[in-house]
Amino acid sequence: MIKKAFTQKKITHTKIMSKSNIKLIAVLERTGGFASAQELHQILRREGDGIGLTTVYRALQSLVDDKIVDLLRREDGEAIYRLCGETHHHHLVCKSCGDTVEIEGGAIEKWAKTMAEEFSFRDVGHTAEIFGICSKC
Amino acid sequence: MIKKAFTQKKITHTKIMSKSNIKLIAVLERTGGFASAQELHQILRREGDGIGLTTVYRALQSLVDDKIVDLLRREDGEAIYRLCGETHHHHLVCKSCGDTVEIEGGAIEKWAKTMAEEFSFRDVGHTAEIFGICSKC
DNA sequence: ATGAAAATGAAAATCATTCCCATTTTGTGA
DNA sequence: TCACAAAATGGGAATGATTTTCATTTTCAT
Repeated sequence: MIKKAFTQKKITHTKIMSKSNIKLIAVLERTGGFASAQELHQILRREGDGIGLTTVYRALQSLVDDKIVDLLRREDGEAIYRLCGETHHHHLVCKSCGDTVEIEGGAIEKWAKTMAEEFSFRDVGHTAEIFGICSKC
Repeated sequence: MIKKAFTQKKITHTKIMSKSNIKLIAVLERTGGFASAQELHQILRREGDGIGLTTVYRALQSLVDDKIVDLLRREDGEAIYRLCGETHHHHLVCKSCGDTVEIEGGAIEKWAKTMAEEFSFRDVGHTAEIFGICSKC
C-alpha cells in the first residue's frame, strides 16, 4: 500500500502563502509544462536554492489542495505537477518532448455527467488526457 | 526517476501462455474489478499458490503488453490491473468500494481525434476515467 | 534422453514519497 | 522591541511498490 498524503489543514481565504509555496509557483511558471517533485527540486537546487526535498513535496501538496496546481501521473506512476488556469481543462501531452497544450473538454464534462447519471454515481470527477507526438517531434 | 519496465519480447500469434499468465487471468476473472499486483499476489497466496511476487509482476506486464489486461493507476499512483474486453472502453470507478463499470467512450474518441488534429499531434492515445461514489455506497 | 531457451522466485536494489523530529523562522500580543 | 507559540523547514530514516539479478527449475523440440 502506498502511503497516504500527509494530513494538511485547510487553507483559509486569508492565508498567506509560505515562501516555499511561492518559490514553487515561480518555478512552475518559468518551466511551463509538467514537472515531477524531484525535477522541481533539482531545478531549485541548481539555481542555488537550498530548499529541501521534503519542503518541495509539502509545498506541492498544499498547492494541489488549494487547486493552484494540477496533479497528474506519468505512465510510470510518478506524480507530475503543473500550474493551472482557473478553468477546468484537459491536456494534450507530447510523449516525446513533454510539451503540453491546455485544451477544452466540454464534451468530456458532458460525457462524465451523463455516464454518472446513468449508473447513479455521485460526487463525480474525471480525468482525461491525450498523449501523442507533437508536430515538432 | 522511476525505473523502466523490463524489455519484454513481442509475443507471437502462436505463443503459448505461461502457467502464471493463466493463473493471473483466472484470478482477474474471478475478482472482476481492478486489483494491484500486490493484491493479486496475496489472493493467490491465500489460495495456497506459492507463486512469487516477481512472477506476478512479470505476468501482468506481459498481459498488458498483449493487451489482455488494462493497466491504470489509483490516485496514489499504484498500478492496478483489470481484464478487459476486446473493445476500447473507459471506466466508471467507485472511489469508495472500488466497483467499476465499463462504459462507452465514443464521445471521447471523437474529442481526442479532433484535438489531436487541431494541434497536429500524431500517434495519439488517450486516457479518460470517471471517479465517483456508486449508489450502494 | 539432452541441451537450449523460457519460466520462476528469493533476495537485493531502486526510487519516489512520507514520516519523524530537532531547529529555525515568522507573527502576534504585551 | 521582547518573548512565546505556531508554522515552516530540512536532513535523514522509513515505507512500499516495482525492478533487477542470478541461480535453479521446467518446458520443449530434436
